[in-house]
Amino acid sequence: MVTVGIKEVAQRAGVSPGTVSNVLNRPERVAAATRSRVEQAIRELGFVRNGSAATLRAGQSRTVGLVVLDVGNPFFAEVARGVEDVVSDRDHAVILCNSGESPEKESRNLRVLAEQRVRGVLITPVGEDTSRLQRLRDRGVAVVLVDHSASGDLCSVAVDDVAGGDLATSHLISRGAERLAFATGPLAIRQCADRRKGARRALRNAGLPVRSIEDVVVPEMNAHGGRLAAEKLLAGDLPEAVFCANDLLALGVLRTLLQAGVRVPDDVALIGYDDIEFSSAAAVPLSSIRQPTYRLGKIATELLLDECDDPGGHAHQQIMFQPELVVRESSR
Amino acid sequence: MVTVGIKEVAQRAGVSPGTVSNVLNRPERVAAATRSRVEQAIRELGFVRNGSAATLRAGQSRTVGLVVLDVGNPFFAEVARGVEDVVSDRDHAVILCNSGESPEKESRNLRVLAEQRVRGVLITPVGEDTSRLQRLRDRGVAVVLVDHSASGDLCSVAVDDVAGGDLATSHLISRGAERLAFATGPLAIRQCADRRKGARRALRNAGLPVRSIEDVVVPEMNAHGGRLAAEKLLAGDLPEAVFCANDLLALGVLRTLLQAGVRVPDDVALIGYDDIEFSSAAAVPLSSIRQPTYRLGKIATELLLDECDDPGGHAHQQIMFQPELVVRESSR
DNA sequence: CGAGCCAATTAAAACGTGTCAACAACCCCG
DNA sequence: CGGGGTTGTTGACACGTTTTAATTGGCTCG
Repeated sequence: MVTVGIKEVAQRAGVSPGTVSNVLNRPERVAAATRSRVEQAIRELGFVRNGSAATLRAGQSRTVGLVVLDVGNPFFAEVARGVEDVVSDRDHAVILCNSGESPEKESRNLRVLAEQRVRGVLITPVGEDTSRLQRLRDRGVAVVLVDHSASGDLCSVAVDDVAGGDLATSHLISRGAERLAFATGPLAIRQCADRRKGARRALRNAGLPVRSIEDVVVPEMNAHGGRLAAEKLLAGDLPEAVFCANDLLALGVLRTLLQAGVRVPDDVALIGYDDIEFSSAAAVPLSSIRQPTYRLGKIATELLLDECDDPGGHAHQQIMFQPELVVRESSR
Repeated sequence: MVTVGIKEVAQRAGVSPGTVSNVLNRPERVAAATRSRVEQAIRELGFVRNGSAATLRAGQSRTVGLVVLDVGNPFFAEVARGVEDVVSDRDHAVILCNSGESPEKESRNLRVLAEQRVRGVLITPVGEDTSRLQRLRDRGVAVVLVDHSASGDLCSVAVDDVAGGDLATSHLISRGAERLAFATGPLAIRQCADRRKGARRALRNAGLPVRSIEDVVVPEMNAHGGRLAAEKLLAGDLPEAVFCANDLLALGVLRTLLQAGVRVPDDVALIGYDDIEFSSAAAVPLSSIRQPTYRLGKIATELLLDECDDPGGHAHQQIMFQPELVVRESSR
């Protein structure tokens, strides 16, 4: 491994290392002739700037961290795409971390990111405890919450999950449903708790008792979790409508119900959440709550980089999008 | 931004910086009493090791790069999950890059990764040209190809796409189809070209002329591309069966055909590729070619880290998995 | 009691870049 | 021809860690 550094380049081009550095970072300050001489030397030697040295010197790197609950979930994959697009435009890189909904993994990830001296962190936090994030921020790392609203001292980009839960449930009620189920992941996950809250608000507004909706909690928010939830439902009296905390769950539920001979939406109406690409192509096209997923990632990243570029003049913003009801066959 | 370094910790614990470093990296070399004193100082000051400095000193970081064609594709999301799991076990981090099938973006990404002094790079290359990768490797960065086979001087983990194309097409032929279509992304993408090659092999083996299959090339390998492909098909004589180069295409095709009133599989049989989770939940459950996606990411990463840990004794391996036919409603 | 050894600790020298004050060369204009 | 301004270049230091060889002090054994 031959390590060609700025010095070798300088020597070859017959200039000082400082000039090479200038060519790299402020090309306008160096005369055209010298510049092209240096550039040629760079090409000939195959020189690549050592990012760690630059980071060490500068105190921060050209990377941002992205911590999501599950890359396998198309929702987060889409967020990641938004992040990656912006970051790559600005010549930065993304360090992707999966917390898998575990606070320990989240902590570990944050430590690694802090060690890497990332400029900022985009995170969908696992729990409600933002103290670790505060400490990060105090250490000079910008933090933007994604799909989770913050309380004034942090930036956040989120979608109103209570409104979404209300939207979904009101829709089911307007269709005549009076006995509902809410299939969800652990209620410790804020998204789940909020959507549930919205569902209950919808019930109250419709004059229905809160016990009209039954919570079906499963450990994982994916298709397998959906299967489990459906099995629980099938073991009792089937509700008239099921609201699922995300589309992955809903697809699992749908499939299991169909296999058991239940007709959707005639026997049971179904609605999911996130409106991932595949929901519209499902066996019974799935109603869902649409979120501006790609924009979530994009805007969060812009906020983050703006905060990085001007830490003083930056005012924390809490952006809240409104979700949108998409009605398809599964609840028509 | 207060930067608390190893020196402050040393001062507070009443030891030298070297000892603090030892506590961090070889705890067994330092006496229990001093160690705990240092550890306490670390906790009290909230010290986090500066990774860039460590990287600068060591010459390489504790990160690996992952360059994929599209994070939005569940196939790659699943690969990423496999990578992330292994890497995080070994206390490393992943830098995720999207090449979006563009050689320019790929180059840019590789430059960033080289600057970051990643230990290794996992990449699904856009084109066939591996010279850039060779240069990377010569510079001391381990390289493992993912979903792309290498030719001896590089590690690779791939799935036999020719066999997969053959499998899919033979299946359609065995069902009685004699006029086929192959919906695909740009044939410059190796996966597409190989699957096409497999399809043609199947035709030959069945004694059918090569012109029995019509290529329908679209620019993007996602649901939108699938819609385009289906529209092209609908504009002419419908084939008896369509083989799609991936499931996203197939889902787009399926949806568009159904909307146009075409019955699947009665009018047109359909098979996809990748067997992503959603294929089984589609309007008409999709036949597909299954690949060991998660294992692809996992094994590639293990190979990569092994190469990093023992660059001398490492023999390059080309691992090739065999794909598997999954028959569902869409081609039954 | 001293030589020799071991364990624990330290001081100092890298790693490769960015920055900044200082300097050189040149030009313009009085 | 000289003073002052401008443009381009330089040299040296700092960033925070790891590592190596050197040092200290305590202990054993002859």
